[in-house]
Amino acid sequence: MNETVEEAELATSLVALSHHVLQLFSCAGRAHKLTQQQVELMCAVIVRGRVRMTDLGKLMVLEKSSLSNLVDRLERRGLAVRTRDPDDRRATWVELTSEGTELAMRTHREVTARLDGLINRLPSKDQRRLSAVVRTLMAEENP
Amino acid sequence: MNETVEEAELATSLVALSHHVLQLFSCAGRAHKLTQQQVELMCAVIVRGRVRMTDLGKLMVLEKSSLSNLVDRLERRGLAVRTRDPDDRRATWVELTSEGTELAMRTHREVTARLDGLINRLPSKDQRRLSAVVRTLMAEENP
DNA sequence: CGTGTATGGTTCACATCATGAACTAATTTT
DNA sequence: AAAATTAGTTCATGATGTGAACCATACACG
Repeated sequence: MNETVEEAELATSLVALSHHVLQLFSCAGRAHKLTQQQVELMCAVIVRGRVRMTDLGKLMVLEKSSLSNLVDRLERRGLAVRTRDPDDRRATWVELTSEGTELAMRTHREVTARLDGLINRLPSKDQRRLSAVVRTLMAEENP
Repeated sequence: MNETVEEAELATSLVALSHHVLQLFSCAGRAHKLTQQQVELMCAVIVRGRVRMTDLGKLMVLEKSSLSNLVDRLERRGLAVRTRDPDDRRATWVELTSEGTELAMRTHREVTARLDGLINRLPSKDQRRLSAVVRTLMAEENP
């Protein structure tokens, strides 16, 4: 069961596209001395308001210790804060400070703008198709 | 010029897909104690035979110092070697040792297999369409 | 020819990132 | 009440990414 040339080509360009997409986060952060991970975390938080550490870890596919350090660094820079959950006192929520929110909105806007710029190279029929296709590809991953 | 809901959804799932795709490299490497970057580098080299540092840097979007360190670590593990170019004595080529080649083939096979597995969730008509679409999206990036 | 400039890499210092192991504290199970 | 699970932190370690300073080779051109 060998891979066809078409599969190989598609695979290669999918990898290239993936890099390109994720690089948008680094680029958006560079001007503010934020790393890709920091931008991704802040974007993930801002669209949700506040997020539990565990959920954020699953979302970003990070060990809890990695995430803890990541949040540490953002907290040290005054961009995020931790809050204890009164109902489950083991749990902590991550949210953004006002400065963090400001920055997150800016970078989030920049990323989505570039992403939309990319998407809009396609005629809208292809956009809808791509949308369905990507959903199919990701269907079994996030239950 | 606001983004539509459809654009936002597509953007989000594109990011998720990108993560998923690149995670394949980490996964393929884990069993051999190779990191994502190491697997990517080795895959990039093996499909080309040998690569100049500068080209590899452009390919992986890395500063030359980052790349130099990355190659250092692979060389230390006996997986890659540097060769001076006799025609341009400033230039160095990176290639894989036999052990490196062995490992690279294995991980490359694993990544492409999973990628193909992903791709084959789509009917072949959609595969061809996706192929064209991804090429369109990446058209202006690599001249 | 020689002098300047561009190119290709390395080295270094520094901050970030990722992980596993060991640990604490709170919650749930039994 | 004891045991097991869950949520996070801390720590040590190695990998990653960057810019600056640096060296050597190649090239341009007066």
